[in-house]
Amino acid sequence: MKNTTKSRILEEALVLFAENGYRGTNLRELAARLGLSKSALYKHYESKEAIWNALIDMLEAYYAERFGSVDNMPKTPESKEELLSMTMGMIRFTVYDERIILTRKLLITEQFHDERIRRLATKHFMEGTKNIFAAVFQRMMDAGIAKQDDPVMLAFLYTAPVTALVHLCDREPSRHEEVIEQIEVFIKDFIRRYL
Amino acid sequence: MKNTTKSRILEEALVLFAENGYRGTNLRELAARLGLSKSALYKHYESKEAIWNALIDMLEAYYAERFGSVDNMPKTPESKEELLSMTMGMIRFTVYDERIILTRKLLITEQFHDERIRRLATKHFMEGTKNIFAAVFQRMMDAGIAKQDDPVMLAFLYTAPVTALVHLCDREPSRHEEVIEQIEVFIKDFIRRYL
DNA sequence: TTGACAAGTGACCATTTGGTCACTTGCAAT
DNA sequence: ATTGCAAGTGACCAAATGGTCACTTGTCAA
Repeated sequence: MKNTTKSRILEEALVLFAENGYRGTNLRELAARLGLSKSALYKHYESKEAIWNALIDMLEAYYAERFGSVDNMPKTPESKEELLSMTMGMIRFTVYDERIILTRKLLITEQFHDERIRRLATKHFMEGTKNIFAAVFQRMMDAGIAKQDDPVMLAFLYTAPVTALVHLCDREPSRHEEVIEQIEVFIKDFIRRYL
Repeated sequence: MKNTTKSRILEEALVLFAENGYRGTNLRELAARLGLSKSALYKHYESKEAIWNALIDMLEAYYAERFGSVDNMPKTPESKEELLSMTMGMIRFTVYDERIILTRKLLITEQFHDERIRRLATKHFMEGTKNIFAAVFQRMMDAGIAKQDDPVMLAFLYTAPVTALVHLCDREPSRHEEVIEQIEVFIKDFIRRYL
């Protein structure tokens, strides 16, 4: 991102809002972390709520880019092994990248307090990922790499357990490795059963 | 529950903590909802944190009873149809009961702010439910109702998608019926594929 | 009847927090 | 050099909030 004060505020706001929630975040600490005085924040955003809304704008843009267009879908795996390695690559990234972890925490903890967050959560944790993999499986079936089946149901059977384990990673960071192992076991099992 | 003031406080605290979070809850509103003055609360609990801790004690007791002992497991279904109807019964209850909805919301939104809540969340959303159904499937296999398979993996494949859909219900109450329909479709699909 | 005590009240306090404002500072354009 | 302005500061304000305390009330045992 641009290194302007305005965007630095959003980056730091993500950290605080994700860790302490909207109500648990106070502008003095946010300012202090940026080496600013609280009143400086008001030169860039007119209120705490405005910071919050701008942050959600940013997250919405990110998710639109990630889930919105067919172009940004993962390339179709050309074998079952490639589906495994591709998915594991995505998972490892998503589970270790600090910014993405914080984003998920924000979606989780604020989903009942903000309408736009609620929509993002559904898109990210359910429909979005499911649709992506429905398309992937459809292509794999067309290419004869996977058995014929209902691609949407298959995508759901694939993404729901993985998402559950990613949540587990967020909740219990100390079990990261063990859980990633579980994800790999699950995917191999899935491939054996369905593809 | 006993209708003492002390337990009424906890019941109302569950509502407020679940809807507004720990930090977003204030004792004046809690007291007002109970028709009490704020200082009366302090006759029963020594601080806001004490109310919080007592509430978690209550939830822990509830989950220990529900997931803790083999006795409280659902009775083993005697046919595949009975597995479907039993599960749907559980789901319908869990998805419509206001108190349970609030409890899930609390687990979800406060899981990163409190260690005991974090543990409860893992137990409730992952290990607990999984273990219950692992036992159910094991018994069904022993009874020859289900094909031989790894009961733990099967339980995971069963509970993770259902749990994801229950979360969706919590997030989008207006889609309740549609989502419950999805759960039923999923379970029928699951039974056809595995059992 | 009285004394003791749990339960409840309302006024009060200190702290936290979002927000405002008059003022300074550094830099870029003329 | 001067002017204009975005960026930043620190003091201040009002509201909200957790917590305390002296006082009242209703009930039950002796």
